[in-house]
Amino acid sequence: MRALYTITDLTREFEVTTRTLRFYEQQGLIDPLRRGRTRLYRPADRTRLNLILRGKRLGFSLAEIREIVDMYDAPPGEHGQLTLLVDKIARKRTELQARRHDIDQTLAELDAVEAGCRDRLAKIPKGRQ
Amino acid sequence: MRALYTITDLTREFEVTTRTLRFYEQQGLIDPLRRGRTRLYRPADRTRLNLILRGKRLGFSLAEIREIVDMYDAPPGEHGQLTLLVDKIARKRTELQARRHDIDQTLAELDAVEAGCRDRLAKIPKGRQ
DNA sequence: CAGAATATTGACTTTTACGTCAAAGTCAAA
DNA sequence: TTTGACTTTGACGTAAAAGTCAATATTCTG
Repeated sequence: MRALYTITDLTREFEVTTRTLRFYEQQGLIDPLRRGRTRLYRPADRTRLNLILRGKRLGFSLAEIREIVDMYDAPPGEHGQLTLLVDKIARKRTELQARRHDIDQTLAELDAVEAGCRDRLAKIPKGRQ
Repeated sequence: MRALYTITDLTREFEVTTRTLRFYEQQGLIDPLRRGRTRLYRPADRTRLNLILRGKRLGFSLAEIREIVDMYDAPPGEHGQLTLLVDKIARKRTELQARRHDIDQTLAELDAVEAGCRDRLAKIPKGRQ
């Protein structure tokens, strides 16, 4: 695990463009170091990027992703804030479970479609195109 | 299960706007009957809409959703086409499994964050705000 | 230290997935 | 039959999430 990454290091590793990284920064999702004006990403920045891209794959908007990654930051010290965070987590969990259910349903349906295909394939005489 | 639905029936049931339904139709995702110019949706159209919205929840683009819902249509009769469809299904399955993995990871992390919160909460003296 | 490669900021453009009118047709009830 | 609710098409607008391009720095490398 290296100490610091340049912007192109990350674009190569995660297959995103520099524009994307700068856009995420502008949106307050990442905040790399600077050496002069040049961005330098720490392992923690890299981890955050990983979270962001995972959120994207799950179809969350950047605003929703911000909600999620903010939860990973140092938890607050105050009782009320902690309770709010726990509630937020509960809601996100429910949402994610619903999406997993969507996935499972889709997978089951694809299984059924595939079974149908295989049935038909089996009925096509061998040697026929 | 009713025979036919009007456009507003579906907007109410699925909480989408008429604009959305007409847009999906324009994109070739649904193709309701017409009585005169008025759209009439069959149960099959309703099912398709269900699939579309599930795809949206999973973060697929309409183009990707078209790919998926097209698989549910009557499977082709020709051997080559059937094989292609089976391959397509395999790819989608892999993709969906990857997303489920993303979800599971996120859920695990949320669990960890919540555990941290509960730890901290337990350490705050009772009666304190 | 010159030249190539890489970075930065800023402005403008694009794509997707609709939202928002506007104008006109349709149908059902009072 | 007119009023009002609903529908249709069409045109234009918009927000999110970048892509693209230009004009400058900066930085590495031989």
